[in-house]
Amino acid sequence: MARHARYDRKTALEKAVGLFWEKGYHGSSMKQIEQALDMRPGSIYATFGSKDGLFSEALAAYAEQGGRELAVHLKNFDSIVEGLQDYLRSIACSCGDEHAAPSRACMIVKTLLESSNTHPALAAQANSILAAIEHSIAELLEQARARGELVQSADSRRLARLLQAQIMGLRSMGERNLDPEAMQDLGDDMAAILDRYRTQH
Amino acid sequence: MARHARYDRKTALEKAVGLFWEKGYHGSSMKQIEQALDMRPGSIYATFGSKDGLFSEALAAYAEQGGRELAVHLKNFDSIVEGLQDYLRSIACSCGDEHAAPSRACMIVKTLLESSNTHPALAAQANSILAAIEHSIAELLEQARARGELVQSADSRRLARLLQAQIMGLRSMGERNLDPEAMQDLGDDMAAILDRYRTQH
DNA sequence: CTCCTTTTTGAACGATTGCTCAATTACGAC
DNA sequence: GTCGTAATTGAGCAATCGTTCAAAAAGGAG
Repeated sequence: MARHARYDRKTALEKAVGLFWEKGYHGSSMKQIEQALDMRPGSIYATFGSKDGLFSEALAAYAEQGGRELAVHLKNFDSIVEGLQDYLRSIACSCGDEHAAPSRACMIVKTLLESSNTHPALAAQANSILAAIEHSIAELLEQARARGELVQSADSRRLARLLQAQIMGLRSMGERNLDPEAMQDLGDDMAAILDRYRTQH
Repeated sequence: MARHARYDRKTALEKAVGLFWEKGYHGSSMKQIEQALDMRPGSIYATFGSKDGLFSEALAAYAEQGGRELAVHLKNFDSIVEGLQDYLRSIACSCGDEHAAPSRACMIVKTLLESSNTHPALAAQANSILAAIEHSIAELLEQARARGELVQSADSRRLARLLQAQIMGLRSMGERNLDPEAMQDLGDDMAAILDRYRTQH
């Protein structure tokens, strides 16, 4: 063995997530990345291979963290549906804080829209992440239906897509900097959409 | 008078809309713009001032065209609410065609997400366009409420934001390349959300 | 035709892009 | 201490970025 690695891969990735989430792929230059990670180009390329590679890992890390956040929210509720409704409301609420997160919008959606016609590899990755999220939401809803929270006629996969579209719309609206009150109303209205599919009104 | 202008400003703008809508601001280089407009840099700068200026005009042109499309849809329906519902379904349907438009997603939302933390001027323009759209939807809904299409308790401005978020989510989902059938279901489900606020049954 | 005006052209600018690699530095083994 | 290995550095690469401007081209007026 010889010299220690000065940089922790995980914390470097977190900083990369912060920058890329805020400014996007094309909006983040290597010079800004060097500054954000406090690493020189050689170290960055030795560790992550390329800007593309770094972004790809950052996107994956972001998605994993997002999944954990949803899971935490659900643990606080006996009812799955109520957990999902609270999740929507909490997104709406967090969009009130100005600079709480690097961006109010979802990094995955930002990446999808930015790269869909310019960077096929990134678009494919964003797409597969969104498909995975859709699938896990569908599983949650199917579980909720089995528990009797949802009406039997509810199509869990179809409802999952509706729910995912709500999240996309909600978080994109967050970038508009509306009144916190308006955002909260929006979160409530989206949560209310789920009531349509519940057994007890 | 002397030499004629070889380029028509309006058709040049249409071509610019096509490129920028597809690839975004950072994703469209001046070289690509020159090719798309069939203009040399000098002419472009003489006509539009800068890449920023061209993008700004293209975004405004896109928004205007989008407004006209909504107006056309509404003309086909006696009921405002049914017109809006059909508008949602038609968006979902047009996301089925692969290369009908430069992009399935909305150029205004793409611009907002891309520029919110990198290009304040563009973000402000996208924001004001979205505010204007929200306002005109709210006026439509208020009109619908006055006509008795919507329940008296409906808050038209709040409902307008819910509707706008639906459109954002729907068109962003379009970039995912789902089955046309899934997109159509999504459009139907979003249209059904409006039923909650209608008077009859 | 000859002027005069206006538009178009494209070579070329300085700045920035993502990226490389030889030199330097820092640590563990001995 | 000396040596060997691995990580870090940063000057600098070729390419591309958005942009400029003097020169060329194209029409109308006389």
